[in-house]
Amino acid sequence: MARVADETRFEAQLHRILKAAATCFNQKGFSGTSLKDVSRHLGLTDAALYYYVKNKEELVYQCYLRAADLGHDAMAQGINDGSCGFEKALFYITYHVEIMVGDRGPVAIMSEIPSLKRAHRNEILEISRRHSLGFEEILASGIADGSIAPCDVRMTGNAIMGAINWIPKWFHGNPQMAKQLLAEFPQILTKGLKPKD
Amino acid sequence: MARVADETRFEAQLHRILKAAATCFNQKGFSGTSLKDVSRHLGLTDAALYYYVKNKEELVYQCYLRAADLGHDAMAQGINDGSCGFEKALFYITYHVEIMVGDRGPVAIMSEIPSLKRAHRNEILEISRRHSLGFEEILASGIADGSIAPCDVRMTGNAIMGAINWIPKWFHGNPQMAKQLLAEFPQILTKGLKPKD
DNA sequence: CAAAAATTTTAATCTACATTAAAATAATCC
DNA sequence: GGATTATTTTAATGTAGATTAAAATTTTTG
Repeated sequence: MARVADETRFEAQLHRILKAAATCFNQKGFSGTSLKDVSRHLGLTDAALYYYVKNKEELVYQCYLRAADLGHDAMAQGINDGSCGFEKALFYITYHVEIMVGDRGPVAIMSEIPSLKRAHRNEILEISRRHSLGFEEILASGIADGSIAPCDVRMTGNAIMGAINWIPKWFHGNPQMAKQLLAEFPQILTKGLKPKD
Repeated sequence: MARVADETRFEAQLHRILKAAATCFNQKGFSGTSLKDVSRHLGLTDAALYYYVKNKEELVYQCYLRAADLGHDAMAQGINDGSCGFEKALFYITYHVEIMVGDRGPVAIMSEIPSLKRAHRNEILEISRRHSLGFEEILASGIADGSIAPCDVRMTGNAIMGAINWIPKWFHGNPQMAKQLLAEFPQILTKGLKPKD
């Protein structure tokens, strides 16, 4: 048997599938992408996908799970690397943008959460909620340490996350634009956070 | 014949349908909402919708057209009411948020542009592009008149528009939240625009 | 109130995918 | 290299939901 090697192979292929699916969903819209579209991206047949996911719903679920994971990684890194609240926020945003425009991406926009089955939907919503809360905590810590001006962390968090999550709507892979995005977006999003000392 | 009266009636009903559709799309996702879902919202039968739109694609198209119109109104108002670039931006954002959380809304998130037929897609994309450009011009005018600190208007515009367009993702009609949103969001989004005089 | 026009429903049809089972191919292991 | 397991394809099937035509109802008008 080829247990270990096969598992690696399997996981690698699943990973490629999820990236292809995210690309399709973001480019062609959810309703506009069939399983055939996704599989064609990889030189596969639509039926082959069923070896990796139970059905289309689970494909979406896994895409979202992957998106959430990447976001979580970015946040963990940001918290780790920043030395004050402001920096943590700045780093997190930078890493998150990096993921969205770099080759770890693309990240699927979560447009179809409502059509996930209950258990999956609840799980994704719970993860999203925790992610938002995590960012709000970063903001709160910045307010506490004086690196961020007092603000409504809920609203501010929603604003910044919205700007990030919207990126796939207008960024379509142009490398020039990717550079610019990375260089400027984090500054733009955090400029309003600074205390007016 | 009942020309004028009938046209009014027809248009009023179409309008209700578009609002119902936008509500469903935002709440249940696009693929999750059938024409029956939309019609049920109004106490109608799915087939009745075909008296108002040619097919589902056109329903989406009209929803997006309506969203674009509302956004355009907000921008025109903002430009008209503000006396400097910064104020124009602030007013526009305020009016746009007002639309999204008030009873003129909801506004459909444009998640399914790619699955529109070519002519409709191009039209919506063109309108969106003009809208973005319009906002960038507001920012540029603010930079010119000194009310806005120099910045990359393209990136900054994308950031702010993203934050606005994302609102339906987390705002689900709570009136308390609507008040808060209206009161705080415009300030949050424009805080980073101010020159540090 | 009766005729005409506008709106909605009932009852089918139609079709694009999603999904599945079985067969075929490719990879791995002893 | 032959056996075993993993992966993919071929070829059907199933189904939800969009769409349509004709009939029924409601609204308007003179």
